Amino acid sequence: MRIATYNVNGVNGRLPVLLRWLEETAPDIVCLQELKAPEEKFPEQAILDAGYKAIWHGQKSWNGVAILSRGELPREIRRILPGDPEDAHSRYIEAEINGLTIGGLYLPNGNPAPGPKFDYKLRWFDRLIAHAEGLLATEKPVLLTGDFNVMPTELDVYKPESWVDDALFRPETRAAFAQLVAQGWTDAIRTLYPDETIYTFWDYFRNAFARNAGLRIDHFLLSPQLAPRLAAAGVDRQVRGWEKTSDHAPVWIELKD
DNA sequence: ATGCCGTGGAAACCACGA
Repeated sequence: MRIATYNVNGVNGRLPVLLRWLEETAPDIVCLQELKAPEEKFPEQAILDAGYKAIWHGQKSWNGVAILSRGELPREIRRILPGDPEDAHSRYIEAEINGLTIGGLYLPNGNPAPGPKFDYKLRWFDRLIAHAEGLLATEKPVLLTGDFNVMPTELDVYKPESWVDDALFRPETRAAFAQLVAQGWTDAIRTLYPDETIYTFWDYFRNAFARNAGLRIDHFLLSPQLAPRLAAAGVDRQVRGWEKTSDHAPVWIELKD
């Protein structure tokens, strides 16, 4: 079974690219981020025609997350991250599909740092860590995936020294990710490829993709009950080279049945 | 060192992204 995550940077503007990628790679489950569409503007019919049933949490202009499934309709568990009733951003959606619990997330960017946006990022991270602890306590197979907006280590940044003050790479951000993983999660890509340079995002400008000036910020975290089923993982880099593409590439894992 | 590009929404520019 293949599960993918893809920050589309606008689900409607990206629809031709999204549909082509779904057709060519046929993942079983897909988590999308940055829909940039209100609830009623999600292209449900096009997704259905492509063979996927979907749940989504939209928002006007920004954010927005979805879970697509080729089989059964994802059974929605929650559509907000617990811990802050004031938080109106659509950045989290959680569902169960065939006995697997999947949390699809779009962690705040946090720039400029320091500042209120960085404070929001760290608070959101704290809420995620608290919720993730509860997910582990279920002792079920659980997957947390999406755009974490964190480069976990220097290996995940093309030029680490120029990112040390950035919200995606500051010590507080990396420490939060490390704290999350230390609960018992397996970082799928890094576990299968401990020493390789693997990126999931390249800026639109400065010729970043051609220079391979990238970042690894889209991640898969597997609970202990799920980790033994990890068979393969990768990045669909070619999609980043298509016309009218997102600045992120799709990332995927293969699970043994 | 830098939003230089791209998206969406409102308005013919701005917010936001990483």
